[in-house]
Amino acid sequence: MLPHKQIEQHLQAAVRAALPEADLSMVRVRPCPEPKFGDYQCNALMALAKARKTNPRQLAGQVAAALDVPALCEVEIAGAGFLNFRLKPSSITQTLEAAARGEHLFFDKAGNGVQKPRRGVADFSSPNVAKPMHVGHIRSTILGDSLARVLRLLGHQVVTDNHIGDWGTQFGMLIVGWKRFLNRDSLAADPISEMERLYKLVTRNAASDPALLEASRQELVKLQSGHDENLQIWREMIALSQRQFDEIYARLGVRFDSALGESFYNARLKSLVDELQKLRVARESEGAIAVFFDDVPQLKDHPALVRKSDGGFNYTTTDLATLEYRLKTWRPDEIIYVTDGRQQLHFQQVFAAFDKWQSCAGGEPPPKLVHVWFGSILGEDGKPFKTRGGETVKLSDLLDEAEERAFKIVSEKNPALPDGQRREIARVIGIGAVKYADLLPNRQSDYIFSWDKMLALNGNTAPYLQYAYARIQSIFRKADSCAPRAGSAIELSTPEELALAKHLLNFGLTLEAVAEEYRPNFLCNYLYELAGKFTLFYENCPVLKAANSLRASRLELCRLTARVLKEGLNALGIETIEQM
RNA sequence: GCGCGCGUAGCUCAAUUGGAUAGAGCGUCGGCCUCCGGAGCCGAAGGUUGUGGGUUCAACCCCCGCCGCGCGCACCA
Repeated sequence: MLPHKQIEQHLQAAVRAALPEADLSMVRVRPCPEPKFGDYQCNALMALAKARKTNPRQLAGQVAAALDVPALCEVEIAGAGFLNFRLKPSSITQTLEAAARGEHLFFDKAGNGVQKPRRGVADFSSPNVAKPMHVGHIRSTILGDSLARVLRLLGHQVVTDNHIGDWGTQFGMLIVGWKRFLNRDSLAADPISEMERLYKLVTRNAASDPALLEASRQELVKLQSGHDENLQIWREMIALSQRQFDEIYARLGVRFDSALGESFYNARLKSLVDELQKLRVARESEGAIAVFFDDVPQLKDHPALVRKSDGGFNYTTTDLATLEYRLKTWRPDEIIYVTDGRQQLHFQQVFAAFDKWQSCAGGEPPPKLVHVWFGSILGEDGKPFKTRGGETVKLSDLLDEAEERAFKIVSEKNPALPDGQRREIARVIGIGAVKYADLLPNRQSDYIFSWDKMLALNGNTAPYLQYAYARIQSIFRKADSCAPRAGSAIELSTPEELALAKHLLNFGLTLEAVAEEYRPNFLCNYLYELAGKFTLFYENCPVLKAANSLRASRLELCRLTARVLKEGLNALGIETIEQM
């Protein structure tokens, strides 16, 4: 078990001894903001003392006296009642040596120890059939993928489920366009652009041509009632779109365990609404069927429609059916939805409606439902990110440009490398830069998209982290001939080595924070600090020139840093390269 | 109008959710390669955290009032 967890356990035992009825969940050990205070701290005692109107420093003293951690760390009471812990060098080196032996990488996997693995479903990306994937999809895709990776790394089970937009009124327009205006050559060359052209063409013309609008509606009705030809066209559009999705996901390294379209749930919608009505969860209102939430203050004036007055169903209905399916199929403890912040009200309604439904139907307790929402990507002018022509930016173009820009930089910095290798480096750096730029800001804020910033090779960027990794690999290429065996004793002889070592210990703490708050930016910042501390070590502590045991120890520190960098970047969905 | 969110250095963003002296990068200014990759490092300047009050040992964070911006509010997803 990692030192901070051991401290936390002992601390909780000590608090229980002093205050038997205290809520121990708030008694947590966190890294110190200032190294001078120590390595870890606990500030819960001040809150506990306050609630009991006792003296915080006295309580701290009482707890400290009951605390049994002499082998691990030194304990100090400070300020208003902080408990500070300074790790003993031996507990640091022992932890590093265990990691070097491959016993752990500074985190605990659920299932191995006390924590039970969680079972989760992650809903993200959600592209639409017959439309190009654009920047609007990138944050959902990258955030969702990263969260799934972090949860899995921690030993949890995650089903990634892509809820594809393959059903809806747009197909009336698309089928009319397909039947009347399709250009087969264009379709063969670039199916998405051709379908997009058809859709735009019909939408534009239908505005002034009622007959065309009516034709679209009829094609839609025919599709929905199972008309053969329309079904066939629809399936072809899906297949063509799926090819595009697959290509983009392959470039991004994103994998889905399940990808069911909205159409999959279509057959269930009618009976679902009937059931809701029968259970009196939903009722008729202004010709539509709606779920009202008189008991939920925020939703008092916001009923969720589950059937439109024209008899059609909508997003909410499909989401409820989807929820039901996921519950039955995977029995998850939690389901996360990674979407735009503008859908907050929608998900509040879906979750509340589902709650009502389940409690009336008397099923098992529902899983934890989380809307992991994020802000918008803006252009340099602070307005929604668009191309110069005012179009939405296509994801494939964006990735192309990232790789192209990276290629220019790589060629500039390292012209001697063969072309193929420079391409591969540019791919890893370009894609990594886009992802990292997306994951670094607090997900709830809007952020401004900037090529120069994300591909910058200094600052808090993916290339900076990849560079730190590549430098370490370079050391190993040089050390190879006389490499020591893995598992050498660790000596922390300088402040830089000590700081690096201590930071390595906090990898797991960070991963857990990401999983708890659904915020990969914690991991970005952790890795950036790690790279910074490594660079400081690198500047001040010669590795290959150090003598014998010190050399072996420093090589081991390098190896551990590289492993954490690689594993951490991988959890963000970002690749590393040996040379750049 | 109601609701959600945001406002932090010239710019772009952090701040482990109420903790100790609010941190990075860019930009500006000044330094560092005979040395494991200079795609790097060190230093300096730069802040009344939009604003006015409140809560307490402690507030960027919580509460109330303003100002400004974004988004959402019944049949689009």
